[in-house]
Amino acid sequence: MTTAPQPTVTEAVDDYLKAIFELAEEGGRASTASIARKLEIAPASVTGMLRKLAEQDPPWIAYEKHRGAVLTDRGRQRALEIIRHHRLIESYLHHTLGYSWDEVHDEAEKLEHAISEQFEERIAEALGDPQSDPHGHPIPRKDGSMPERNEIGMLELEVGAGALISRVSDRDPELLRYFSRLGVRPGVRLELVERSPFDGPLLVRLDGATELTALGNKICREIHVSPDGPTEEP
Amino acid sequence: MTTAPQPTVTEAVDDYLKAIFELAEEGGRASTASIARKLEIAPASVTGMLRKLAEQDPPWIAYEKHRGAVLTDRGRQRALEIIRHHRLIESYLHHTLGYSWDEVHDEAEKLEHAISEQFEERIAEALGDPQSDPHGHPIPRKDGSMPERNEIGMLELEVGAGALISRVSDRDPELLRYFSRLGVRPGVRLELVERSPFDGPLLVRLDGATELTALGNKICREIHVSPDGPTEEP
DNA sequence: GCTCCTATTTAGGTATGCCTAAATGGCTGC
DNA sequence: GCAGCCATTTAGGCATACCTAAATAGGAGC
Ligand SMILES: [Mn+2]
Ligand SMILES: [Mn+2]
Ligand SMILES: [Mn+2]
Ligand SMILES: [Mn+2]
Repeated sequence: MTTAPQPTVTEAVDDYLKAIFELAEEGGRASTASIARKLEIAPASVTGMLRKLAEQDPPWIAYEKHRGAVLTDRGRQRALEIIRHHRLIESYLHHTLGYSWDEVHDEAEKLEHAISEQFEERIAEALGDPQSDPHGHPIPRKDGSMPERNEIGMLELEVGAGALISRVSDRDPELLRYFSRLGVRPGVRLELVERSPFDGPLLVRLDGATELTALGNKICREIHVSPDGPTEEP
Repeated sequence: MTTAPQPTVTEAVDDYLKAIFELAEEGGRASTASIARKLEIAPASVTGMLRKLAEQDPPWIAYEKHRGAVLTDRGRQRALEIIRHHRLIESYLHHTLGYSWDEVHDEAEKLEHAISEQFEERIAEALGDPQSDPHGHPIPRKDGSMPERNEIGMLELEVGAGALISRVSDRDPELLRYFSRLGVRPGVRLELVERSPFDGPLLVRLDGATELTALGNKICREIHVSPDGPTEEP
């Protein structure tokens, strides 16, 4: 079984598809402005590229003027492929080459475009087919499916509820080092003890510590948790 | 100590510098045509690029019309940096990720441009600072020096002489698989038993085998050996 | 010293992917 | 229902790195 005849996709195309996928995940269509912000390029440049992506023979996206972009099946497949690369590479750098979790993102951002399918296979195998990367982001499977999880934003957690930290944002290395100091990382248990008024900090007990930890409202937006499932009925 | 302010070098520039370095190693200046052949691009394109490389602020090469190119110190430094990347990556793929030696070159050709200095350091460390890659090519050190060796082309070996295979060409995977079948690889001892006339094959004894191995004249050009040093005087 | 031949360069063009500035159009508020 | 604002698109450019075809120049051979 040979691979599809994909006539070489550029790095730029891959970055657009990935950006559009991630924006869609965060809700709805990907607007020109949101893509421009994420890729740090001018909106006018995005318009031009969206037209091209939509006009490719099997199109990567559906695009209507003034209405933003949505990935086609092909576009989604490709985006997942690149995201799989990215997250496997992050995991490999962290677990095998001793990178700290705030160092992996930038390296992966470049390598995701450069590795072959063979490299992808080998590192996945070396890691034992991990389900998530060092920040807790789910790694798409080869078949394009995503490990599903029951996840909410930290801010949506109810006072008194317990949860497992499932993932944190990986964009800001500074923030990641702060999370490290606090002991905030995927897999850690927490209990929301108190929510300060006026969008103030959340007070949480991490991993059964005696001390409480205060998490500012803003950084809580960068944390997702899996709330404890309902205890099974008797 | 911060790294030099190198204002981003493109992949194409790196590939030209590497090609010029390798051509110079094989003897003399790098001509427009030889660079074009090596990079598989049109000679006219090479001319244009050579002009640019020579006109950069600190120039990468010295270039005179109709006389080919020579690397400046800066150009050589950069070429060695990329070659170090390439050969460390080949070694890592082979020793750590289970690639066979005919699979490493193409992967390394892309990755050499994508990895950071940190990645370079980590894999060098993981491998224990190797001196040569899976094909026996010497790996430039961080300081730009090259492990020196006493090496000649296989065809220059004298009948009756013994030698250690030091390196083989890594460009043709097919040839590498053939070498594997024959048992030709760096580190293997051989003795030149007979040289057939009219540029015929060389008959060698590999690693003290009873059978002789015939190596065609053409493929011998792709093998380098370290002849046995003179036995020390009494 | 001149003639060719060939390597090399010049001229002109293409694709990609970005930019700024100017035009436009969708929508919100009144 | 329209005024205006702001997101988006259009227009026009630029840099990089390739191409083909045509012009040229270096040097080998006579
Ligand atoms: Mn990227
Ligand atoms: Mn991540
Ligand atoms: Mn390369
Ligand atoms: Mn090699």
